Amino acid sequence: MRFSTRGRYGVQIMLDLALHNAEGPISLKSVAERQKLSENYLEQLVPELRKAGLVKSVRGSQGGYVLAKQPEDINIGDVIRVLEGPIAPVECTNQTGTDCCEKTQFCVTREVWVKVSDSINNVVDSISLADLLKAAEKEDGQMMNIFEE
Amino acid sequence: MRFSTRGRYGVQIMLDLALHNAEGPISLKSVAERQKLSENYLEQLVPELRKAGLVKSVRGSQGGYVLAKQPEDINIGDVIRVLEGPIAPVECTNQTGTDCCEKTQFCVTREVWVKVSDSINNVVDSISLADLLKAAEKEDGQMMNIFEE
DNA sequence: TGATATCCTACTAAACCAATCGGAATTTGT
DNA sequence: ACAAATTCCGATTGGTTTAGTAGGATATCA
Repeated sequence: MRFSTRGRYGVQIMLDLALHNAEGPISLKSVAERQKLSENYLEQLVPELRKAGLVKSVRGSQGGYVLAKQPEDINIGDVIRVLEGPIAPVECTNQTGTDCCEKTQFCVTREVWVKVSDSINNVVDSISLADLLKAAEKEDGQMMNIFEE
Repeated sequence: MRFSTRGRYGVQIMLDLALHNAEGPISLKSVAERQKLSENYLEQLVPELRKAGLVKSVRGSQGGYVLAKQPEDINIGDVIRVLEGPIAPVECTNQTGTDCCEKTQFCVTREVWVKVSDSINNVVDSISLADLLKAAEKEDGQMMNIFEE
């Protein structure tokens, strides 16, 4: 049971943008360098975040991307769903009622996948970009301590 | 974010075995027919459930599979993990501490995946085969009512 | 002995993933 | 006006995974 790299990279990108939010448009090149990801590949991902209204783009030289909302108003769930598609552990999870299958037993097991899917959504929707920012700052502090010892 | 068919079929198989638990060994052929799945494909999955101690096999004519434990002692999480591998939404989720990545930001995002993974495991480990049995009986009852109306 | 099973391994077509590539359009700075 | 930087867009590709097929060896029952 895996997310693809898309969701993971997406969260990394958004956090990177959040960390440099004050510096104006951030180029994908710099994100790719810091995060050690392929710029070309990110180029494929970020437009989807833009179309979803999570980032804004500035074209041309000195252009780049900025968050479209405040970090506390962006949750990780949106980022993941944009890039990974709906969180449906099996195909019929988010279909309605009986139109997904004829087998009684399957529809019983369907309850399992619905619960799993609800639980994942709850977790990722309860984490905002601001939460990650806080964690990142804290972690930096700990790093410092380690290095200073 | 998807499970493969392996986990889904696995739960279907186990529930099917549970529903026919009193009838002695159940052949994969009959499971495949009832669940409308490929017998050959199931033949690939069920031995893994056997090696994991979830079912027992009886070889030869009139042979088949039976649950290795009582339905209330088998949880869905075990079934899924056997067939799908560990529930780790991204690669480093279940690695320890710092040996997975050098990037601070990535390790911050790692917390997200750990929480997701914990949450999924909690859900699937809280559902036993006996729970699904109960749900299946109830659903059958409802079906009956619908048909009798 | 024959039918019915599990068991085991190899193979395959299709889909998906992660990444690469090439080039068009847009904007900034000189 | 021009060059550099950058987003934008679509096509292509190599590799892996998925879902299923196929064939035969082994075991058991009637």
